[in-house]
Amino acid sequence: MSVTIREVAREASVSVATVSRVLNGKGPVQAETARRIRTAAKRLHYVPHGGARSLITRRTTTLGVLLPELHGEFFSELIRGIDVYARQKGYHLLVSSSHSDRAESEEMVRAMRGRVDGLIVLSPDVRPHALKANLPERFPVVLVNTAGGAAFDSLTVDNFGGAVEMVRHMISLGHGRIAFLQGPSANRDATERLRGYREAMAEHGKDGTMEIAGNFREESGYEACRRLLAGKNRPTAVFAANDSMAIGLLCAFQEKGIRVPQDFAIAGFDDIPIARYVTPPLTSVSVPIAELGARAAQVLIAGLEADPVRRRRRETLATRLVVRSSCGESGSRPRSASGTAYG
Amino acid sequence: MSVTIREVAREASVSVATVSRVLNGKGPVQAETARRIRTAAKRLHYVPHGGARSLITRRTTTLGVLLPELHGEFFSELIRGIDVYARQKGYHLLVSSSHSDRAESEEMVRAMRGRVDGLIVLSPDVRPHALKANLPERFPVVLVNTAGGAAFDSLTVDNFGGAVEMVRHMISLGHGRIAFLQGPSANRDATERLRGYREAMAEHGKDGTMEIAGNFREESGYEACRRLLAGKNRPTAVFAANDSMAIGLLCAFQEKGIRVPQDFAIAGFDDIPIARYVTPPLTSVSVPIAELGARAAQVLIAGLEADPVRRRRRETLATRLVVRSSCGESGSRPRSASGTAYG
DNA sequence: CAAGTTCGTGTAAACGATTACAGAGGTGCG
DNA sequence: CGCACCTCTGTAATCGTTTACACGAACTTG
Repeated sequence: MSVTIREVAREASVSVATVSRVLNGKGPVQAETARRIRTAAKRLHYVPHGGARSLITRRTTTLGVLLPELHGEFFSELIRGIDVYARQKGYHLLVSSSHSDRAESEEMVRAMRGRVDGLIVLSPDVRPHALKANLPERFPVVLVNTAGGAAFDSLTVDNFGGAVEMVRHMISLGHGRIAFLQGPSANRDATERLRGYREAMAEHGKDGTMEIAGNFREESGYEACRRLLAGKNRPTAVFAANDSMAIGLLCAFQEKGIRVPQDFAIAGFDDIPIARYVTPPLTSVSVPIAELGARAAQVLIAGLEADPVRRRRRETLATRLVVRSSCGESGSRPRSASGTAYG
Repeated sequence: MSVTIREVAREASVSVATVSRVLNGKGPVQAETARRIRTAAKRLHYVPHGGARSLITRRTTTLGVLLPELHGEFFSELIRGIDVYARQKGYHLLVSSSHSDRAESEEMVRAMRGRVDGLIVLSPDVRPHALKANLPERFPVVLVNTAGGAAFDSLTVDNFGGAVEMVRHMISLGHGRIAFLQGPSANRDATERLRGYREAMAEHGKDGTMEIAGNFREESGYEACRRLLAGKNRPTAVFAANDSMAIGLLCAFQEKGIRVPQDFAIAGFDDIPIARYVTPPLTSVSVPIAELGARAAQVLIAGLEADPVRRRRRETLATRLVVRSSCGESGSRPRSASGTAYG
């Protein structure tokens, strides 16, 4: 069936050991012999059997990536960041996505181990405790945006800080009553952004916060419109936990003839590419997603190749406030500018 | 280090053969023995070594997915579709994305083989010829949205048909001079949509087509505005090869005070989630991306497990015209409706 | 009760690579 | 010349599974 190292050896009239040495660049081999082996391998389209190799080397050169049900930009950017770095270092990616419950996620952890050298885990469903139980001693894991305990390396985006900064920005523009449109309560990004909102509001003595349920989808932003306009002490601004919801809301406002930002200011979170192309351009918080992925891969691979008993790393990546015109103040700015970044 | 089948066998006081039989559900084993083995395996957190297993069974239960540089919705939806189906069938996914040139893609084909049982390939860079040369005889491959020749199974979205349908729709609304905003010329989806546009225009005797270069990004839609408004025989409508560009263009129009659809009609392609939440809601062509992925996985797995010399499959998945208000006619429709679908 | 069948289990041979070890041949040096 | 020491290559053990085959025990059947 598939061509093995033995056939290459026969073709080049040498032993399998020599073929292996040439192909892995180890040990001294005569130039002429090496050349003969290489052409034989090429002619036969030889590719080493990954399984056989990993059996003896005890390495798979593969990273596992465990993701929850994710949509759109975030998912693709993250994988892209991971993939680019991993490939550059010669690693493959075994991806498992769309997990919606704990049992499924924990099952995948088991299924993946024995096929990968390390794991990048995003699923908020996976309990660190269960991870430890299902993995061999000192199996390298990097937790991303996941509450992790001290057992593993972990990477986080500064959702809290970004939210604080955004609220401060809105307050500085004169908004007093700022509502918050929440993400899913099980999502850590969402809860951290909420925490930041509360913190910044409290810090300015605004304790009358208004929090509306949402689920990160456009439609829940659209539906939040009704509740925002109800009641007598109507807010003047709303901070959505992500851009998708902000855009859904923007749409609802536009239908009702409510002008943004004059009648109502809107801010989002994530700075998805489309944020600058809605009308008005959306003020948001930029999250370095691809960088997050690349960094995760980097930390994991470093952990793989280095001293296994080193200290656990815990990093937070900064977000960046991107001011456009949906919150007012900079509405006349030309579109071609990507917004002003501070922080 | 890692716990092997031998240790499980010792723990349960049986031979490795019996452990293997129990864990794979093959061969007759006494109920009591099986129970003892299962608890031993659980207690030791035993997981079989994938490499060793694939060495003897000659299967990896892993599918390779080769993707070009993709962004946003398309990427995540596709992977989701593939992953859900594959996992359900017990397969893992080895993903390699973000390939921008031919050499890189073809290198990955080589790197993947020997680690996967079959390949799903989207990269337009990979020449079927090179695929054949780099893969073993009768290696299962499914080409998705890729010009493939008869050598492999292939799946396509009916980009051509969708574009034809959209242009007909626009013409039926009374638009005469319809411009087309192109995607990248190397992208097959883009060229098929262009071909559909030309076909439908010709079929109505409109040979004065107007084609503007673009690259699928929002920004190129934004920039197309200038060229659309220049010249004296200005079009009354524009069909963008994807939604992102349509939205960029919409934004540019809004800034210039051009009303959509009254002054200028816009249509897109893809029906990304946000399309219904821009103002006005975007008329588009819905593409069943997740279904495309799932179907690709299905065809590949079928090919893996079935008679290896069966006929090559070639399928086209239908698109669906989604009428909203950016082309006029149905502007007063309530937002909650997702648009009218025909086709 | 002998012979065949079935059941439950163990023994050992694969699978395809890497690599420790050994050996052959050549070279340098005392 | 003899010994040590390179350089190059081959032999064979090894990794952790699966599975063909063998074997004993228990059971069926004529």
